[in-house]
Amino acid sequence: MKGSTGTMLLTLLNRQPLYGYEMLRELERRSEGVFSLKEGTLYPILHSMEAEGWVEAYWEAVNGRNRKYYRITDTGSRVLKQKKTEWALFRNAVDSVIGAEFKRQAESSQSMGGGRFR
Amino acid sequence: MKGSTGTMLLTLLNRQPLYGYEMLRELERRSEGVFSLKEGTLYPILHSMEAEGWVEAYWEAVNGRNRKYYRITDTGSRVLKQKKTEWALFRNAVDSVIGAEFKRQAESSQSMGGGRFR
DNA sequence: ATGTAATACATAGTATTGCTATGCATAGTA
DNA sequence: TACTATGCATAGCAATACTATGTATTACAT
Repeated sequence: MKGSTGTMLLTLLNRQPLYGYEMLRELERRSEGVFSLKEGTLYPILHSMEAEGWVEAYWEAVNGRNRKYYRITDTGSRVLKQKKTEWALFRNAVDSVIGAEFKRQAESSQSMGGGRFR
Repeated sequence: MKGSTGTMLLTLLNRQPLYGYEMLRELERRSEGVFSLKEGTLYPILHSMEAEGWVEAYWEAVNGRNRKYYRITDTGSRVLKQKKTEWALFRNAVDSVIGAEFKRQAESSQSMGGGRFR
């Protein structure tokens, strides 16, 4: 794990509000088991993102359990966009250096950054 | 920068022995300016890689300057291979989670050493 | 009913990683 | 002569994530 955890969590929250425990399972599912965060990793991150104003928390009782949901803020959305751009830059730079055996091909989906990496 | 520095440095050394200062410039060149390590970042990494037995150092005087060259060891080569696999796994997992706008496509070239990547 | 697993949030302590700042020393150049 | 580039090195700090632990409730199996 190397620092893109925040980006991934913001991405999840960008779709819909989630509570902590749910994020753990969702992240593990989407990464096909590669990322299995522990609570001790997740919660401090959520707290600091809340302190930064990237997410907002609210409590909700569901099925007799208290859950602390997090929703992304406008600031958080802007940060996410920036972080995605940074990730793409970082990833492509690493691949350039180590000579990745996979090539990237531009796709027609939404534009994140400059998007003419190869 | 988050932890793949060692992988990138080992990759450079896997092609040929280099001295520290040279690695800084080579890394910057290959990453097109994205990675511009400082000496304070590089040398501790080299020392620890040497302590791990992944690289060997030897002094050589060139053009009236003393340079400390590093060459990769057999152990280092094995570690590099493993680290490259881990990087690919990590990178693809992050992309899966954040929904990268680039798709990966299998390439026919070899992974180590040869395959030039632009 | 009782024990265990799963759910759910939280903090303390530690390890790793990388950066900034600084130091020393030599060679080339303006 | 002064400044820049080259070349190696360490100390101190900041960020990040992991391990370990604590608390509490709910679900389920024995």
